[in-house]
Amino acid sequence: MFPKENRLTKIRDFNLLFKHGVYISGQFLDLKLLKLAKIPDYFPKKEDPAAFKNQLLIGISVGVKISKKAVLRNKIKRQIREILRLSLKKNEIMSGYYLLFIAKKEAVGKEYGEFEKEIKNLLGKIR
RNA sequence: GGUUCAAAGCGGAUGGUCGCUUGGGUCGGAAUACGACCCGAGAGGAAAGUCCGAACGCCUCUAUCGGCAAGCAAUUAUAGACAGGCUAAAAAUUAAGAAUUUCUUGGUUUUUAGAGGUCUCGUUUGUCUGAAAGGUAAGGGGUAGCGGGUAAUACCCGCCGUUGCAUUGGUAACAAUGUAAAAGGGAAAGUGGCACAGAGACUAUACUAACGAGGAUUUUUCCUCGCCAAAGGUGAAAAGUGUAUGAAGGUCUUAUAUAUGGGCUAUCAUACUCGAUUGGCAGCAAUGCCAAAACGUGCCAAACCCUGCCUGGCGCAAGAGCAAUGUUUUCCGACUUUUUAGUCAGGAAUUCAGAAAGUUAGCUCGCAAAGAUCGGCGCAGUGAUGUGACCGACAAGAUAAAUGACCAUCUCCUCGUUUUUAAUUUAAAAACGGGUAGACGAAAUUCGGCUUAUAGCUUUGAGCGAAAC
RNA sequence: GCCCCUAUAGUUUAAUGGAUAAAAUAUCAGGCUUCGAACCUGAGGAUGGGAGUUCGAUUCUCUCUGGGGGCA
Repeated sequence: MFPKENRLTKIRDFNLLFKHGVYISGQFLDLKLLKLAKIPDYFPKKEDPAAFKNQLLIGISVGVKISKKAVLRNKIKRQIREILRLSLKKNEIMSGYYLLFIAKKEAVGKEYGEFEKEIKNLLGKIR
């Protein structure tokens, strides 16, 4: 589990991401991403623009359609979270982004190593 | 020893690195902000399904109950009871004055009497709390043998009856024993249904066939009347509990001069059987046993319904509080800009401020301690369960939602190879190597149940089975 | 999380507890046409799974599974 300040939780942020974000497709994971520096006009007025621009929020979405079983869905989420936590620790992800990882149906039963490769691949495509 | 079924129990352990949620402490800090460090806690037997029952919370009702107020009435009441106070009388005691074995005035106490008051019985209206003062009437919903346990109409235990299966007995109807199952009031209150087939499916009796008489006809056959309700086939179910024996009657029939014999049977009698009724006995009761006589009623209520009993509604996204943010619409105001325009006024758009309404999101509490709690032991009970000045255990609390990721070791399980033993297959043991906790499934206010899913292991019971030694 | 509704041919809808479960459309085959469409004729195809009540269940009851909806 990565720290609380890096979690994407607010509906406001999700709406921003879905309205203005970009979509990157992978083998069994999709990535929705939003570079905050590109949309300064839509920042909430209460927030400090400079601080807002430099945050890094990450969310994970595993829907019911992936699997009916809560156990499997939770396991996928935990694996992704652990990989992202280690990456954050090593400062491998640039700040100033909203990221949302969305699991596809093929993600059921994948190993830890495969998730690691897929996420590295997706993060590499950002630029 | 194997296998199947049922019931009960278990549902990996220890450690390392890096993290998350949460409680406490220390330090820094103005600080209950925040940060650092230390110590502790952190998914299940079903946490699941949401099928029942509760706790808890909010809402709603008033014809029942409670409080308060007002009115009316009071014919067990022209009554009874009563704390303190008031008035009068008497007695005792005390003080003052007059007088001297006494008198007057006042106080206190006790007793008696009286006036007045309160209560004892209702009723109407208003109002308030109130669902632990109430759940009655109607309506709606639920439930259903008896007894017990439980906070509980959930659920559990025991028993009774019913049904299925097996065995035994009996000519048979049926009975006894064992075992299993279940949502088990009422069909002897009413309504309704019982397809197809069949004469007929509940005030049935038509049809075919048989017999007798008459008529038509060469015969075959047909028609009418009588006799008769026995036989037939249909169907899940067939006419009234069924079985056996006997009597006399009816009908048909064989032989025969008749008597008589035989088949079927409405009816009657006797014995047994089933159900219901009444009486007696046993049992807490459901119910069982015995007896009697004037009893004989198809099935379906998981069809409508009737009877008894229970029941206000909604649910933690309940609900309480905080803050007034984002956004939409409308209204009003301001001024800058743009546009319309020759100019002014006016209109439209944009921006800012305010108000109202709607919508969406947020934070805190509810919500994490200990009680209808769980286990052991003793006692009571067939059991569910109850009980104890007995012993012990119990601090998860997230919210795009924590309890994790990656490893190491050990057992459990499993695959392969080799060796040894008994040896045809094969079985057991040991060693080595590989896979490695591998099934079902993760808290979301909290409990009690039910249902469903479940690799593997352990225990108990029942059945099957006769392979190997 | 809590509370509800629902399940019939590939799809959309019927069927009072009663015989072989009805219709439209879609699919397939044949006809018509030079070929296709339209049209005509015909065929196949279903009560979500499992129990129970009943002589008999799409229908009544229970349970599991799937689908859908509401609640701040």
